Amino acid sequence: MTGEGQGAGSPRREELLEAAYAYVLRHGLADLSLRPLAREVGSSPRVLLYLFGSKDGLVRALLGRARTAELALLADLPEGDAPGLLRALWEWLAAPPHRDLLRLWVEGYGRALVEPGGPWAGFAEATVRDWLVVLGRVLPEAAATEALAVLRGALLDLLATGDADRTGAAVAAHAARLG
Amino acid sequence: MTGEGQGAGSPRREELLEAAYAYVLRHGLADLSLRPLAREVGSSPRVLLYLFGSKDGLVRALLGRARTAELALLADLPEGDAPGLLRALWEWLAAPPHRDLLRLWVEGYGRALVEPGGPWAGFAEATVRDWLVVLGRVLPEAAATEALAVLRGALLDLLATGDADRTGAAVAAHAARLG
DNA sequence: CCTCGACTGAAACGAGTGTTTCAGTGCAGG
DNA sequence: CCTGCACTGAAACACTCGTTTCAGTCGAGG
Repeated sequence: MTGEGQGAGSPRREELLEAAYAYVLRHGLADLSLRPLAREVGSSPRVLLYLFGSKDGLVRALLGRARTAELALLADLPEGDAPGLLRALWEWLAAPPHRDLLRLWVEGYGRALVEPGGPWAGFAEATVRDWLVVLGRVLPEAAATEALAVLRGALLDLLATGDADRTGAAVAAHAARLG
Repeated sequence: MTGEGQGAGSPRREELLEAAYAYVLRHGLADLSLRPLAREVGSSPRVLLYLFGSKDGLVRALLGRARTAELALLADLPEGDAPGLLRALWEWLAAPPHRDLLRLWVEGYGRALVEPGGPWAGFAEATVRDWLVVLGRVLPEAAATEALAVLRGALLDLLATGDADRTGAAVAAHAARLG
């Protein structure tokens, strides 16, 4: 009863959520508006509100959708030692098809920090925790925090500059030092 | 003539910019609106538009103001070796009075990535470059990129979790390894 | 057949948006 | 005194926003 609308698990809802997710990957969440979104996914503001309860409900659902994409990555990771894990994670982060998702991720992270209330609440903490759990399986806490910082920081650098060589080298250097 | 309004360097403009900057530090840039801002800084939308040309002009000016705060830090840094520099930078980043500025920074960074056009344009690249220049003075490029990543990543972690001990330890470990 | 519930279209509501128009202040230099 | 200039207040303009109201359509179950 947190206000997520009527059709809790309806097929039409899933369908529209997927279409809206694709839309948001391209356009960002910041100035998301119901009318243009509805037009592009072949629906109407009326229906989106009916299925998701409110715009905030929609945003929460979209953020949840983004998080499942992230959790899916973390779930089927190759078993191995710490350097291998780090390299695998970076390979995924640096892959061009994931740019949209990662940009969206940074946007949500930033908004969640600035506006602790609202639909973003908890998003930043949640991803930090998710990643620390994974890294914590092969590294002690301090090293896991540092490795996460390297990955996140290099990602920010990569998204801003596009310099895959320089950022990739930095992550590789850190990974090598863990061997 | 990039559309930054009439009173290019007028005293009233500087005054209002400073007040607006303080407002934005508290409220974020995302849903900045002229009328509430004007009310709080003792002015009117009419005047803000007159002095800054447009809302985008205002936002550009505010982002510029934030960047000067950052450049001021980078300018008067203690001379020394790489570990000392890293520790000094982290000390500044982790200081509670700077939280607001850093949250604003993350917000601007995220928006700049998602919306390459608009007033944010170039903000993300600019800060990466500023910091890399400073770190590049005491470290080779790969190590500078890695050190920047550690600082940025640890900052994101700190802003989300508030765990100064864990994030501080991670930065300290990296700094020690540079000695 | 009839009803029920899921779903949808059209239109309106009230509030808020950036921006413009017009009409002024008040103070400087000539 | 007068002209120009920096600046400002009030009000309007032309939207867009999330949301609501009302009136349906449609297929499945009794």
